[in-house]
Amino acid sequence: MSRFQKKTPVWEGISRALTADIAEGRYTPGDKLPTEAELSARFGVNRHTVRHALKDMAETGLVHARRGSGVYVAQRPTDYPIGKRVRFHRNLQQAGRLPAKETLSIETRAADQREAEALHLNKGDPVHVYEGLSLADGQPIVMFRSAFPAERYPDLLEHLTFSKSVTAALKACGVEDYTRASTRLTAKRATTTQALHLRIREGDPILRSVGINVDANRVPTEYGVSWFAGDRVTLTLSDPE
Amino acid sequence: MSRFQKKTPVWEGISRALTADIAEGRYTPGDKLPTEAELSARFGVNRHTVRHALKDMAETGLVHARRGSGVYVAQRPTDYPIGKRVRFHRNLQQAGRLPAKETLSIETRAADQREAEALHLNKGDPVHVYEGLSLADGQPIVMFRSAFPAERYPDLLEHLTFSKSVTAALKACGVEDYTRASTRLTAKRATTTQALHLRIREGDPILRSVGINVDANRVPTEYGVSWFAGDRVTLTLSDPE
DNA sequence: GTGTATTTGTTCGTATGTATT
DNA sequence: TAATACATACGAACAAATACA
Repeated sequence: MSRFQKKTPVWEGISRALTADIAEGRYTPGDKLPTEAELSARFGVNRHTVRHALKDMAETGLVHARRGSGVYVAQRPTDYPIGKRVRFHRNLQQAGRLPAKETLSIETRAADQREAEALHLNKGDPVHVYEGLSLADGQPIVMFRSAFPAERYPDLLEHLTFSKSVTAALKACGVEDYTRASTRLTAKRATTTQALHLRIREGDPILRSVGINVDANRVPTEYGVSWFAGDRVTLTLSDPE
Repeated sequence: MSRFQKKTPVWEGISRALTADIAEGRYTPGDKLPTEAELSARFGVNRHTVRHALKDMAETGLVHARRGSGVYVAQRPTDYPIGKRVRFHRNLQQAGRLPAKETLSIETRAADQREAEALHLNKGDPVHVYEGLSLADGQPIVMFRSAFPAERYPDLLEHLTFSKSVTAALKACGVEDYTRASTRLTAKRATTTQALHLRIREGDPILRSVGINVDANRVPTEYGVSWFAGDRVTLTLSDPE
Protein backbone atom coordinates (compact mmCIF):
# COMPACT_ATOMS: atom_id res chain seq x y z
CA MET A 1 0.00 0.00 0.00
CA SER A 2 2.84 2.37 0.68
CA ARG A 3 3.47 2.70 -3.03
CA PHE A 4 0.14 4.48 -3.30
CA GLN A 5 0.95 6.93 -0.54
CA LYS A 6 1.69 10.47 -1.67
CA LYS A 7 4.80 11.85 -0.16
CA THR A 8 4.07 15.35 0.94
CA PRO A 9 6.60 17.97 -0.16
CA VAL A 10 9.00 19.32 2.40
CA TRP A 11 7.72 22.87 2.01
CA GLU A 12 4.22 21.71 2.83
CA GLY A 13 5.38 20.17 6.08
CA ILE A 14 7.11 23.40 7.01
CA SER A 15 3.99 25.35 6.16
CA ARG A 16 1.93 23.11 8.40
CA ALA A 17 4.44 23.28 11.24
CA LEU A 18 4.48 27.08 11.19
CA THR A 19 0.71 27.23 10.82
CA ALA A 20 0.39 25.00 13.88
CA ASP A 21 2.80 27.26 15.77
CA ILE A 22 0.53 30.20 15.03
CA ALA A 23 -2.66 28.28 15.72
CA GLU A 24 -1.32 27.23 19.11
CA GLY A 25 -0.33 30.74 20.02
CA ARG A 26 3.44 30.38 19.93
CA TYR A 27 3.33 33.28 17.52
CA THR A 28 0.52 35.79 17.95
CA PRO A 29 -0.79 38.38 15.47
CA GLY A 30 1.78 41.06 14.86
CA ASP A 31 4.68 38.86 15.93
CA LYS A 32 7.68 38.61 13.68
CA LEU A 33 8.59 35.09 12.61
CA PRO A 34 12.24 34.03 12.69
CA THR A 35 14.16 35.13 9.62
CA GLU A 36 14.21 32.91 6.57
CA ALA A 37 17.83 32.11 7.35
CA GLU A 38 16.97 30.98 10.86
CA LEU A 39 14.02 28.95 9.67
CA SER A 40 16.03 27.21 6.98
CA ALA A 41 18.62 26.31 9.63
CA ARG A 42 15.94 25.11 12.01
CA PHE A 43 14.28 22.91 9.40
CA GLY A 44 17.56 21.95 7.73
CA VAL A 45 16.50 23.02 4.25
CA ASN A 46 17.37 25.59 1.67
CA ARG A 47 16.06 29.10 2.05
CA HIS A 48 13.98 28.67 -1.10
CA THR A 49 12.11 25.83 0.51
CA VAL A 50 11.24 27.98 3.50
CA ARG A 51 10.21 30.75 1.12
CA HIS A 52 7.91 28.34 -0.68
CA ALA A 53 6.22 27.50 2.60
CA LEU A 54 5.93 31.15 3.60
CA LYS A 55 4.54 32.08 0.20
CA ASP A 56 1.89 29.41 0.66
CA MET A 57 0.96 30.83 4.05
CA ALA A 58 0.95 34.38 2.72
CA GLU A 59 -1.52 33.39 0.03
CA THR A 60 -3.97 32.23 2.63
CA GLY A 61 -3.46 35.53 4.44
CA LEU A 62 -1.95 33.97 7.54
CA VAL A 63 1.30 35.92 7.37
CA HIS A 64 2.67 38.82 5.40
CA ALA A 65 6.25 39.74 4.59
CA ARG A 66 7.90 43.14 4.68
CA ARG A 67 11.08 43.37 2.71
CA GLY A 68 14.04 44.36 4.84
CA SER A 69 12.08 43.74 7.99
CA GLY A 70 10.69 40.25 8.33
CA VAL A 71 7.67 38.02 8.06
CA TYR A 72 4.81 38.81 10.40
CA VAL A 73 1.75 37.00 11.60
CA ALA A 74 -1.18 38.80 10.04
CA GLN A 75 -3.61 40.72 12.13
CA ARG A 76 -7.10 39.69 11.31
CA PRO A 77 -8.65 42.51 9.36
CA THR A 78 -10.56 44.83 11.62
CA ASP A 79 -14.28 44.46 11.21
CA TYR A 80 -15.71 47.92 11.02
CA PRO A 81 -19.50 48.02 11.17
CA ILE A 82 -21.17 50.89 9.41
CA GLY A 83 -24.85 51.51 9.55
CA LYS A 84 -27.19 53.96 11.12
CA ARG A 85 -24.65 54.89 13.77
CA VAL A 86 -20.92 55.00 13.24
CA ARG A 87 -18.92 55.09 16.46
CA PHE A 88 -15.27 54.29 16.08
CA HIS A 89 -14.29 53.66 19.66
CA ARG A 90 -17.28 51.60 20.59
CA ASN A 91 -16.93 49.48 17.47
CA LEU A 92 -13.36 48.58 18.25
CA GLN A 93 -13.82 48.06 21.95
CA GLN A 94 -16.62 45.61 21.25
CA ALA A 95 -14.21 43.75 18.97
CA GLY A 96 -11.77 43.45 21.86
CA ARG A 97 -9.20 45.79 20.35
CA LEU A 98 -7.50 48.90 21.66
CA PRO A 99 -8.68 52.03 19.90
CA ALA A 100 -6.65 55.20 19.68
CA LYS A 101 -6.90 58.50 17.87
CA GLU A 102 -4.22 60.87 16.63
CA THR A 103 -5.04 64.43 15.75
CA LEU A 104 -3.37 65.62 12.58
CA SER A 105 -4.87 69.09 12.37
CA ILE A 106 -7.73 71.20 13.64
CA GLU A 107 -8.72 74.42 11.97
CA THR A 108 -11.58 76.67 11.00
CA ARG A 109 -11.79 77.72 7.39
CA ALA A 110 -14.20 78.46 4.57
CA ALA A 111 -16.30 75.56 3.31
CA ASP A 112 -15.67 74.30 -0.19
CA GLN A 113 -18.47 73.44 -2.59
CA ARG A 114 -19.06 69.87 -1.44
CA GLU A 115 -18.88 70.64 2.25
CA ALA A 116 -21.30 73.53 1.87
CA GLU A 117 -23.73 71.42 -0.11
CA ALA A 118 -23.67 68.55 2.33
CA LEU A 119 -24.04 70.75 5.40
CA HIS A 120 -26.69 73.01 3.86
CA LEU A 121 -24.39 76.02 4.01
CA ASN A 122 -23.28 78.56 1.49
CA LYS A 123 -19.90 78.13 -0.08
CA GLY A 124 -17.44 80.12 1.99
CA ASP A 125 -19.32 79.79 5.28
CA PRO A 126 -16.95 78.82 8.10
CA VAL A 127 -16.49 75.15 8.98
CA HIS A 128 -14.46 73.44 11.66
CA VAL A 129 -12.25 70.83 10.04
CA TYR A 130 -10.84 68.00 12.08
CA GLU A 131 -8.24 65.74 10.49
CA GLY A 132 -6.97 62.69 12.25
CA LEU A 133 -5.95 59.10 12.30
CA SER A 134 -7.65 56.21 14.04
CA LEU A 135 -5.69 53.21 15.20
CA ALA A 136 -6.45 49.74 16.45
CA ASP A 137 -3.84 48.09 18.61
CA GLY A 138 -1.40 50.78 17.50
CA GLN A 139 -1.95 50.14 13.82
CA PRO A 140 -3.40 52.91 11.65
CA ILE A 141 -6.79 51.86 10.33
CA VAL A 142 -8.36 54.94 8.88
CA MET A 143 -7.52 58.54 8.14
CA PHE A 144 -10.39 60.98 8.26
CA ARG A 145 -11.34 64.58 7.62
CA SER A 146 -14.57 65.85 9.11
CA ALA A 147 -16.18 69.21 8.57
CA PHE A 148 -18.72 70.74 10.97
CA PRO A 149 -20.73 73.94 10.52
CA ALA A 150 -18.79 76.45 12.63
CA GLU A 151 -21.61 78.86 13.29
CA ARG A 152 -23.88 76.14 14.56
CA TYR A 153 -21.26 74.72 16.93
CA PRO A 154 -19.05 77.68 17.88
CA ASP A 155 -16.98 76.00 20.57
CA LEU A 156 -16.73 72.52 19.06
CA LEU A 157 -13.01 72.81 18.48
CA GLU A 158 -12.23 73.27 22.17
CA HIS A 159 -14.11 70.13 23.01
CA LEU A 160 -12.50 68.19 20.17
CA THR A 161 -9.04 69.25 21.28
CA PHE A 162 -9.82 68.12 24.76
CA SER A 163 -11.61 64.84 24.20
CA LYS A 164 -10.75 63.75 20.65
CA SER A 165 -14.19 62.17 20.59
CA VAL A 166 -16.61 63.49 18.03
CA THR A 167 -19.56 62.03 19.87
CA ALA A 168 -18.56 63.69 23.14
CA ALA A 169 -17.70 67.01 21.52
CA LEU A 170 -21.02 67.18 19.72
CA LYS A 171 -22.83 66.27 22.89
CA ALA A 172 -21.13 69.19 24.63
CA CYS A 173 -22.53 71.37 21.84
CA GLY A 174 -26.04 70.13 22.45
CA VAL A 175 -26.22 67.29 19.93
CA GLU A 176 -27.60 64.38 21.91
CA ASP A 177 -27.61 61.91 19.05
CA TYR A 178 -26.66 61.75 15.41
CA THR A 179 -27.12 59.17 12.69
CA ARG A 180 -25.66 58.43 9.30
CA ALA A 181 -27.84 59.84 6.54
CA SER A 182 -25.79 58.73 3.55
CA THR A 183 -22.58 56.92 2.77
CA ARG A 184 -20.75 56.68 -0.52
CA LEU A 185 -17.96 54.17 -0.98
CA THR A 186 -15.32 53.69 -3.61
CA ALA A 187 -11.88 52.16 -3.99
CA LYS A 188 -8.91 54.43 -4.62
CA ARG A 189 -5.17 54.41 -4.63
CA ALA A 190 -3.35 55.83 -1.64
CA THR A 191 -1.72 59.18 -2.23
CA THR A 192 1.70 59.91 -0.79
CA THR A 193 0.38 61.57 2.37
CA GLN A 194 -2.28 58.94 2.93
CA ALA A 195 0.28 56.18 2.52
CA LEU A 196 2.55 57.92 4.99
CA HIS A 197 -0.07 58.25 7.67
CA LEU A 198 -1.61 54.82 7.18
CA ARG A 199 1.83 53.23 6.96
CA ILE A 200 1.10 51.54 3.67
CA ARG A 201 2.74 51.95 0.30
CA GLU A 202 1.88 54.67 -2.15
CA GLY A 203 -0.67 53.35 -4.61
CA ASP A 204 -1.94 50.65 -2.27
CA PRO A 205 -5.71 50.24 -2.39
CA ILE A 206 -7.75 52.26 0.06
CA LEU A 207 -11.46 52.42 0.64
CA ARG A 208 -12.84 55.92 0.62
CA SER A 209 -16.04 56.61 2.47
CA VAL A 210 -17.90 59.90 2.17
CA GLY A 211 -20.61 60.27 4.77
CA ILE A 212 -23.08 62.77 6.11
CA ASN A 213 -24.34 62.63 9.67
CA VAL A 214 -27.52 64.33 10.80
CA ASP A 215 -28.99 65.12 14.19
CA ALA A 216 -32.35 64.02 15.51
CA ASN A 217 -34.08 66.73 13.44
CA ARG A 218 -32.22 65.55 10.31
CA VAL A 219 -30.09 68.69 10.28
CA PRO A 220 -26.61 67.89 8.92
CA THR A 221 -24.00 67.90 11.66
CA GLU A 222 -20.95 66.50 9.93
CA TYR A 223 -19.55 65.91 6.49
CA GLY A 224 -16.78 63.36 6.73
CA VAL A 225 -14.40 61.67 4.36
CA SER A 226 -12.57 58.57 5.58
CA TRP A 227 -9.79 56.63 3.94
CA PHE A 228 -9.48 53.06 5.16
CA ALA A 229 -6.34 50.99 4.63
CA GLY A 230 -7.69 48.35 2.30
CA ASP A 231 -5.97 45.33 3.74
CA ARG A 232 -6.52 46.23 7.39
CA VAL A 233 -10.22 46.71 7.50
CA THR A 234 -13.43 45.17 6.31
CA LEU A 235 -16.51 47.32 6.39
CA THR A 236 -19.50 45.30 7.43
CA LEU A 237 -23.03 46.39 6.70
CA SER A 238 -25.10 44.51 9.14
CA ASP A 239 -28.68 43.63 8.50
CA PRO A 240 -30.88 46.66 9.18
CA GLU A 241 -33.58 45.29 11.42
CA MET B 1 14.60 61.10 -0.73
CA SER B 2 14.32 61.89 -4.40
CA ARG B 3 16.58 59.06 -5.35
CA PHE B 4 14.04 56.65 -3.94
CA GLN B 5 11.23 58.15 -5.99
CA LYS B 6 9.19 55.78 -8.12
CA LYS B 7 9.81 55.71 -11.82
CA THR B 8 6.22 55.62 -12.99
CA PRO B 9 5.88 57.04 -16.48
CA VAL B 10 4.70 60.61 -16.74
CA TRP B 11 1.82 59.65 -19.01
CA GLU B 12 0.52 57.28 -16.37
CA GLY B 13 0.38 60.05 -13.80
CA ILE B 14 -1.52 62.24 -16.22
CA SER B 15 -3.89 59.40 -16.98
CA ARG B 16 -4.56 58.89 -13.29
CA ALA B 17 -5.05 62.60 -12.67
CA LEU B 18 -7.59 62.92 -15.45
CA THR B 19 -9.30 59.70 -14.42
CA ALA B 20 -9.61 61.05 -10.90
CA ASP B 21 -11.00 64.32 -12.27
CA ILE B 22 -13.71 62.36 -14.03
CA ALA B 23 -14.41 60.01 -11.14
CA GLU B 24 -14.82 62.94 -8.79
CA GLY B 25 -17.15 64.76 -11.09
CA ARG B 26 -14.98 67.64 -12.24
CA TYR B 27 -15.77 66.45 -15.75
CA THR B 28 -19.15 64.87 -16.30
CA PRO B 29 -20.35 62.58 -19.09
CA GLY B 30 -20.50 64.27 -22.43
CA ASP B 31 -18.11 66.96 -21.28
CA LYS B 32 -15.31 67.88 -23.61
CA LEU B 33 -11.91 67.66 -22.03
CA PRO B 34 -9.50 70.54 -22.55
CA THR B 35 -7.65 70.34 -25.83
CA GLU B 36 -4.46 68.37 -26.00
CA ALA B 37 -2.60 71.64 -26.30
CA GLU B 38 -4.19 72.99 -23.12
CA LEU B 39 -3.53 69.76 -21.27
CA SER B 40 0.10 69.64 -22.31
CA ALA B 41 0.47 73.19 -21.02
CA ARG B 42 -1.28 72.35 -17.76
CA PHE B 43 0.91 69.31 -17.11
CA GLY B 44 4.00 70.89 -18.56
CA VAL B 45 4.70 68.06 -20.97
CA ASN B 46 4.82 67.46 -24.66
CA ARG B 47 1.55 66.97 -26.47
CA HIS B 48 2.57 63.41 -27.34
CA THR B 49 2.74 62.56 -23.65
CA VAL B 50 -0.81 63.80 -23.17
CA ARG B 51 -1.87 61.81 -26.21
CA HIS B 52 -0.35 58.70 -24.67
CA ALA B 53 -2.38 59.25 -21.51
CA LEU B 54 -5.58 59.91 -23.44
CA LYS B 55 -5.02 56.86 -25.61
CA ASP B 56 -4.66 54.82 -22.43
CA MET B 57 -7.90 56.21 -21.05
CA ALA B 58 -9.67 55.65 -24.35
CA GLU B 59 -8.65 52.00 -24.24
CA THR B 60 -10.36 51.57 -20.91
CA GLY B 61 -13.41 53.29 -22.36
CA LEU B 62 -13.36 56.25 -20.02
CA VAL B 63 -13.09 58.84 -22.80
CA HIS B 64 -13.38 58.82 -26.55
CA ALA B 65 -11.85 61.15 -29.11
CA ARG B 66 -13.53 62.68 -32.16
CA ARG B 67 -11.16 63.92 -34.78
CA GLY B 68 -11.35 67.63 -35.28
CA SER B 69 -13.68 68.02 -32.33
CA GLY B 70 -12.12 66.97 -29.05
CA VAL B 71 -11.93 64.33 -26.38
CA TYR B 72 -15.13 63.59 -24.50
CA VAL B 73 -15.94 61.88 -21.25
CA ALA B 74 -17.64 58.65 -22.15
CA GLN B 75 -19.51 58.12 -18.94
CA ARG B 76 -19.95 59.03 -15.36
CA PRO B 77 -19.01 56.74 -12.51
CA THR B 78 -21.96 54.56 -11.77
CA ASP B 79 -23.83 55.10 -8.55
CA TYR B 80 -24.61 51.67 -7.21
CA PRO B 81 -27.05 51.56 -4.32
CA ILE B 82 -26.71 48.69 -1.90
CA GLY B 83 -29.01 48.02 0.95
CA LYS B 84 -31.64 45.54 1.95
CA ARG B 85 -32.25 44.55 -1.67
CA VAL B 86 -29.58 44.45 -4.32
CA ARG B 87 -30.94 44.30 -7.84
CA PHE B 88 -28.45 45.12 -10.52
CA HIS B 89 -30.74 45.73 -13.45
CA ARG B 90 -33.29 47.77 -11.58
CA ASN B 91 -30.58 49.89 -10.00
CA LEU B 92 -29.06 50.81 -13.32
CA GLN B 93 -32.32 51.32 -15.15
CA GLN B 94 -33.44 53.76 -12.49
CA ALA B 95 -30.19 55.60 -13.04
CA GLY B 96 -31.07 55.89 -16.72
CA ARG B 97 -28.35 53.56 -17.90
CA LEU B 98 -28.32 50.48 -20.05
CA PRO B 99 -27.59 47.35 -18.03
CA ALA B 100 -26.14 44.20 -19.53
CA LYS B 101 -24.77 40.94 -18.25
CA GLU B 102 -22.13 38.62 -19.65
CA THR B 103 -21.87 35.07 -18.45
CA LEU B 104 -18.31 33.92 -17.87
CA SER B 105 -19.00 30.44 -16.54
CA ILE B 106 -21.70 28.31 -15.02
CA GLU B 107 -20.91 25.09 -13.23
CA THR B 108 -21.81 22.83 -10.35
CA ARG B 109 -19.02 21.83 -8.02
CA ALA B 110 -18.21 21.10 -4.39
CA ALA B 111 -18.53 24.01 -1.98
CA ASP B 112 -15.40 25.34 -0.36
CA GLN B 113 -15.18 26.22 3.31
CA ARG B 114 -16.53 29.76 3.08
CA GLU B 115 -19.35 28.94 0.72
CA ALA B 116 -20.44 26.03 2.88
CA GLU B 117 -20.39 28.16 6.01
CA ALA B 118 -22.35 31.00 4.46
CA LEU B 119 -24.98 28.74 2.93
CA HIS B 120 -25.31 26.49 5.98
CA LEU B 121 -23.98 23.48 4.07
CA ASN B 122 -21.23 20.99 4.73
CA LYS B 123 -17.95 21.48 2.96
CA GLY B 124 -18.08 19.49 -0.27
CA ASP B 125 -21.84 19.74 -0.73
CA PRO B 126 -22.70 20.68 -4.31
CA VAL B 127 -23.19 24.34 -5.23
CA HIS B 128 -24.13 26.04 -8.46
CA VAL B 129 -21.56 28.68 -9.26
CA TYR B 130 -22.38 31.50 -11.62
CA GLU B 131 -19.58 33.80 -12.75
CA GLY B 132 -20.24 36.83 -14.82
CA LEU B 133 -19.72 40.43 -15.67
CA SER B 134 -22.18 43.28 -15.36
CA LEU B 135 -21.98 46.26 -17.65
CA ALA B 136 -23.51 49.69 -17.81
CA ASP B 137 -23.69 51.34 -21.20
CA GLY B 138 -21.28 48.70 -22.45
CA GLN B 139 -18.69 49.41 -19.77
CA PRO B 140 -17.79 46.60 -17.35
CA ILE B 141 -18.76 47.68 -13.86
CA VAL B 142 -18.51 44.62 -11.71
CA MET B 143 -17.36 41.04 -11.91
CA PHE B 144 -19.18 38.58 -9.70
CA ARG B 145 -19.19 35.00 -8.56
CA SER B 146 -22.30 33.66 -6.87
CA ALA B 147 -22.80 30.28 -5.24
CA PHE B 148 -26.21 28.71 -4.67
CA PRO B 149 -27.00 25.51 -2.78
CA ALA B 150 -27.48 22.97 -5.58
CA GLU B 151 -29.67 20.53 -3.71
CA ARG B 152 -32.08 23.24 -2.67
CA TYR B 153 -32.42 24.65 -6.21
CA PRO B 154 -31.80 21.67 -8.54
CA ASP B 155 -32.74 23.33 -11.82
CA LEU B 156 -31.45 26.82 -11.09
CA LEU B 157 -28.73 26.57 -13.72
CA GLU B 158 -31.20 26.06 -16.56
CA HIS B 159 -33.05 29.20 -15.57
CA LEU B 160 -29.85 31.17 -15.16
CA THR B 161 -28.63 30.10 -18.58
CA PHE B 162 -31.92 31.18 -20.05
CA SER B 163 -32.58 34.45 -18.30
CA LYS B 164 -29.25 35.61 -16.85
CA SER B 165 -31.29 37.19 -14.09
CA VAL B 166 -30.69 35.88 -10.60
CA THR B 167 -33.96 37.31 -9.36
CA ALA B 168 -35.95 35.60 -12.10
CA ALA B 169 -34.09 32.31 -11.82
CA LEU B 170 -34.64 32.15 -8.08
CA LYS B 171 -38.29 33.01 -8.55
CA ALA B 172 -38.59 30.08 -10.95
CA CYS B 173 -37.17 27.92 -8.16
CA GLY B 174 -39.79 29.13 -5.73
CA VAL B 175 -37.93 32.01 -4.08
CA GLU B 176 -40.38 34.88 -4.21
CA ASP B 177 -38.15 37.41 -2.48
CA TYR B 178 -34.70 37.63 -1.04
CA THR B 179 -32.85 40.26 0.95
CA ARG B 180 -29.28 41.05 1.81
CA ALA B 181 -28.40 39.65 5.22
CA SER B 182 -24.80 40.81 5.40
CA THR B 183 -22.28 42.66 3.30
CA ARG B 184 -18.57 42.93 3.83
CA LEU B 185 -16.52 45.47 1.91
CA THR B 186 -12.83 45.97 1.42
CA ALA B 187 -10.44 47.49 -1.09
CA LYS B 188 -8.11 45.25 -3.06
CA ARG B 189 -5.83 45.30 -6.04
CA ALA B 190 -7.08 43.87 -9.32
CA THR B 191 -5.59 40.53 -10.25
CA THR B 192 -4.66 39.81 -13.83
CA THR B 193 -7.94 38.10 -14.70
CA GLN B 194 -10.03 40.72 -12.94
CA ALA B 195 -8.18 43.48 -14.76
CA LEU B 196 -8.75 41.70 -18.04
CA HIS B 197 -12.48 41.33 -17.57
CA LEU B 198 -13.07 44.76 -16.09
CA ARG B 199 -10.82 46.35 -18.71
CA ILE B 200 -8.66 48.09 -16.14
CA ARG B 201 -4.98 47.77 -15.37
CA GLU B 202 -3.55 45.06 -13.19
CA GLY B 203 -3.12 46.41 -9.67
CA ASP B 204 -5.79 49.06 -10.08
CA PRO B 205 -7.99 49.46 -6.99
CA ILE B 206 -11.14 47.40 -6.85
CA LEU B 207 -13.85 47.25 -4.25
CA ARG B 208 -14.63 43.73 -3.13
CA SER B 209 -18.04 43.01 -1.71
CA VAL B 210 -18.90 39.71 -0.04
CA GLY B 211 -22.60 39.28 0.53
CA ILE B 212 -25.11 36.75 1.73
CA ASN B 213 -28.71 36.83 0.56
CA VAL B 214 -31.50 35.09 2.43
CA ASP B 215 -35.08 34.25 1.55
CA ALA B 216 -38.18 35.31 3.44
CA ASN B 217 -37.53 32.61 6.07
CA ARG B 218 -33.96 33.82 6.47
CA VAL B 219 -32.57 30.70 4.81
CA PRO B 220 -29.40 31.56 2.85
CA THR B 221 -30.00 31.53 -0.89
CA GLU B 222 -26.81 32.97 -2.28
CA TYR B 223 -23.22 33.62 -1.33
CA GLY B 224 -21.79 36.19 -3.67
CA VAL B 225 -18.48 37.93 -4.16
CA SER B 226 -18.37 41.01 -6.35
CA TRP B 227 -15.42 43.00 -7.58
CA PHE B 228 -16.24 46.57 -8.58
CA ALA B 229 -13.93 48.61 -10.76
CA GLY B 230 -12.93 51.33 -8.30
CA ASP B 231 -12.81 54.11 -10.85
CA ARG B 232 -16.17 53.34 -12.38
CA VAL B 233 -18.49 52.88 -9.46
CA THR B 234 -19.50 54.43 -6.19
CA LEU B 235 -21.45 52.31 -3.77
CA THR B 236 -24.12 54.31 -2.02
CA LEU B 237 -25.68 53.18 1.21
CA SER B 238 -28.93 54.96 1.43
CA ASP B 239 -30.52 55.80 4.73
CA PRO B 240 -32.31 52.73 6.08
CA GLU B 241 -35.74 53.99 6.98
C1' DG C 1 21.71 62.68 7.65
C1' DT C 2 25.24 58.66 6.74
C1' DG C 3 26.90 54.36 6.53
C1' DT C 4 26.46 49.57 7.49
C1' DA C 5 24.34 45.33 8.54
C1' DT C 6 20.10 42.78 8.18
C1' DT C 7 16.30 40.85 5.77
C1' DT C 8 13.25 39.85 2.10
C1' DG C 9 12.68 39.80 -3.18
C1' DT C 10 14.38 38.31 -7.65
C1' DT C 11 16.93 35.98 -11.00
C1' DC C 12 20.18 33.17 -12.61
C1' DG C 13 21.80 28.02 -12.58
C1' DT C 14 21.92 22.96 -11.24
C1' DA C 15 19.91 18.52 -10.29
C1' DT C 16 16.33 14.98 -9.38
C1' DG C 17 11.98 12.52 -9.51
C1' DT C 18 7.41 11.95 -11.56
C1' DA C 19 3.81 12.14 -14.82
C1' DT C 20 2.43 12.75 -19.58
C1' DT C 21 2.91 12.32 -24.44
C1' DT D 1 11.48 3.56 -24.80
C1' DA D 2 12.31 8.32 -25.70
C1' DA D 3 11.05 12.95 -25.33
C1' DT D 4 8.85 16.40 -22.82
C1' DA D 5 6.87 19.01 -19.21
C1' DC D 6 6.40 20.01 -14.47
C1' DA D 7 7.16 20.23 -9.50
C1' DT D 8 10.55 19.93 -6.04
C1' DA D 9 14.91 21.15 -3.85
C1' DC D 10 19.41 23.27 -3.46
C1' DG D 11 23.07 26.96 -4.46
C1' DA D 12 24.84 31.59 -5.47
C1' DA D 13 24.59 36.27 -6.33
C1' DC D 14 22.53 40.59 -6.38
C1' DA D 15 18.68 44.18 -5.70
C1' DA D 16 15.73 46.69 -2.70
C1' DA D 17 13.71 47.97 1.54
C1' DT D 18 14.43 48.30 6.31
C1' DA D 19 16.71 48.78 11.00
C1' DC D 20 20.08 50.70 13.71
C1' DA D 21 24.25 52.61 15.61
